[in-house]
Amino acid sequence: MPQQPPLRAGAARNPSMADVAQRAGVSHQTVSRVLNESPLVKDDTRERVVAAIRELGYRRNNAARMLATNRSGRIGMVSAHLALHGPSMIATAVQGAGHEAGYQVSAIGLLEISEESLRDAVDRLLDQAVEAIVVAVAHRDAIHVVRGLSLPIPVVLVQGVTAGEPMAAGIDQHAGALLATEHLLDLGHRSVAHVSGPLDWIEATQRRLGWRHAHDHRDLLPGPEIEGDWSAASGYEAGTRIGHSDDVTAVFVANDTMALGVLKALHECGRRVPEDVSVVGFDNIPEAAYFWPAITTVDQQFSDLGRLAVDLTVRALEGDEAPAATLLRPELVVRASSAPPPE
Amino acid sequence: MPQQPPLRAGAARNPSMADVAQRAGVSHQTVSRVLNESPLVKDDTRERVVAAIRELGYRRNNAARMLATNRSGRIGMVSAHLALHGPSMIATAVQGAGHEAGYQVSAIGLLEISEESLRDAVDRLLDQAVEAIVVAVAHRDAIHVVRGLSLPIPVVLVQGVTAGEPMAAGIDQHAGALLATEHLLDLGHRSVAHVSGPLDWIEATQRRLGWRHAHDHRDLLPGPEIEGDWSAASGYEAGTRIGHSDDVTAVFVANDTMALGVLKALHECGRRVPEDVSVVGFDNIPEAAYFWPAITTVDQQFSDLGRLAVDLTVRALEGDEAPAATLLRPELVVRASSAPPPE
DNA sequence: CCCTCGAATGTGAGCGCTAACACTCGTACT
DNA sequence: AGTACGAGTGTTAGCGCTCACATTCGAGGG
Repeated sequence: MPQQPPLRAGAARNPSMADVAQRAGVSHQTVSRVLNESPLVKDDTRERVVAAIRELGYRRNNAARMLATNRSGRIGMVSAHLALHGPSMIATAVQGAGHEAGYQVSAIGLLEISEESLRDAVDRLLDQAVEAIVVAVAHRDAIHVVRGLSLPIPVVLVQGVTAGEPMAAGIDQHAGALLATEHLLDLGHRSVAHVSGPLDWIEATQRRLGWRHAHDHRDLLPGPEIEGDWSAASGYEAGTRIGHSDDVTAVFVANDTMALGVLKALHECGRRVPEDVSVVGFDNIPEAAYFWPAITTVDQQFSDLGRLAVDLTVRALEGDEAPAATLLRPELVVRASSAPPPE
Repeated sequence: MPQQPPLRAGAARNPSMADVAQRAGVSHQTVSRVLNESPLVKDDTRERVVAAIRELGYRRNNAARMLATNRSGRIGMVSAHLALHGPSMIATAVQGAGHEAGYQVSAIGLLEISEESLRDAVDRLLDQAVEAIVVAVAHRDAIHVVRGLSLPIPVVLVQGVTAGEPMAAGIDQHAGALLATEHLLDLGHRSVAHVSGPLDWIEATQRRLGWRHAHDHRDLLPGPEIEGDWSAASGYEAGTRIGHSDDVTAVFVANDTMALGVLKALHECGRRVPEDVSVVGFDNIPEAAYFWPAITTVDQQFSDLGRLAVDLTVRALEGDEAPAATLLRPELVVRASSAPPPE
């Protein structure tokens, strides 16, 4: 009695290229050619193969393909603070752009920024054989760690980026802050206060710098400065302090969420916005127009950024020499929360 | 002259198990055993292998492993509307819980809900050889499509779930709405208006039902009902209409973002919150406490949900027969926007 | 009619891993 | 002393694909 071939216990195996080949009466290589859209296949052969594929419900085994080609078609992304508007928008945008470019995107969201967690995330991505890594973490330390990692694959930065930096794409935070502050100065304010983000975030320092420079350009002295942590709570606290100092007529808040807190605090201090105090935010979150009052803010094109980042990544994978950072320009959106100073 | 072995042009190959084995003076299988933590390896052998791994910077080739084991260690997730608080929180939570459980998570965010886009997403996930799929799309149609797909792998639902449903986990929306509405009725309101989410979202209908039932339980007639689309803009519009009808003293809004719009509209109509009108939201977004006034809302434990969903998925992968839906209970968070009716 | 050449297809090896089984010991039992 | 056994290790055969090369086939030129 002939011995049964050793079958893997349980489930019936998925059809393989060989199965398709047999059914179509061709070799497995021809099936491979069809799948890879080689022009060297006669039309009627191709049709028979395609039919066989459909009939068997064949699906190419990507693991085998990866093994043979030594490519994964996958890029990794590490992000953090996904509860915040910007980071989450960027993550979504990169993911989408990656798919559009034909890559699978593996995302890892850091719960905590530390050298260890970052290394761990990168490690997990390397385990997945990603061909490149997009780092969307704006924290100062994170960027240093990443820069010092010297990975065997391209690494692209998309947050906390400065002009000219290699392998990086970003939105020009400095320009955005300049826009916001100049808008207030143009309205006639002699000085603008600032509620910044946490200053270990590169973007927070860049926005802060833009705010200062706007004053410098006009030989004006910047108003008081309070460091927040992006949260509405910190904005509220900052707003309370601002509400108590009568000489502040304008505030540039580094994001809309903090601005929400600032608005609330100003209301509670009995200061009207924009009659007594003008407030400008940053991010243009979808709710910004429904703050009380609707808030003037700075809009960033995140989806463009995602596309840009993926573009850069793909170029790097194709051997292009480290292209320098491209910075997108944000835009000011004027709403009801900014007006000329009282009197 | 002996012929050179055919080397792949370009980059030096990554070290393989064979390289490690050679360096450690063992067979590749022993290396495999060490990597898989087999107890059948003597301690000093293991140490030599570990040392060799470190020295060579060896990293196991997952493609080869997948090919040999016919397992991917990857689960897929399809989500949608990631700009909204709930969906984005759930996506993050599932991702995190998946990692904790030792799985890689491939997420696809739908840009548009349609049978085609859903099929496409599932297709892409199957191409990645995911072992199971978590569907986090609360849209009615999406759920129908998914249910009708009959995939060869487990599918777990985490939104738009009803009690008792197999392979599903969720948060009890009906109970949350009941909580919110009863809170208002307890305060003495005779009837509560409702700004619902779009009614093709299961969760919107569930919240609406909870609101109705709360009235039914007390033989009261529910107040007027307006359908929104989760956005602050739609909330604003609804709020404007509510602000014009003097008999409404309480509103249950189906999410906090719309509630923000409602608040703004009520302010503009000159109706004070909570003195004239009480407002209760849903979601407890981080900004909720900084609305003007801070809003009473319903809190959902998304991270628990993520863990629950992954747990379910893993159980299904281990052959457990389709366990029924578990619903988590949301909690009411009382803040300043709800108070007894005027008089 | 043979030869050439390019288009179309087939063949075989090998990617790096795991599973199954074969083997070699030393130890414990008869 | 011989046998049995299990711990520790090695050997071999795939997993399903792509690559490089071999082969076949038909059309066109001498």
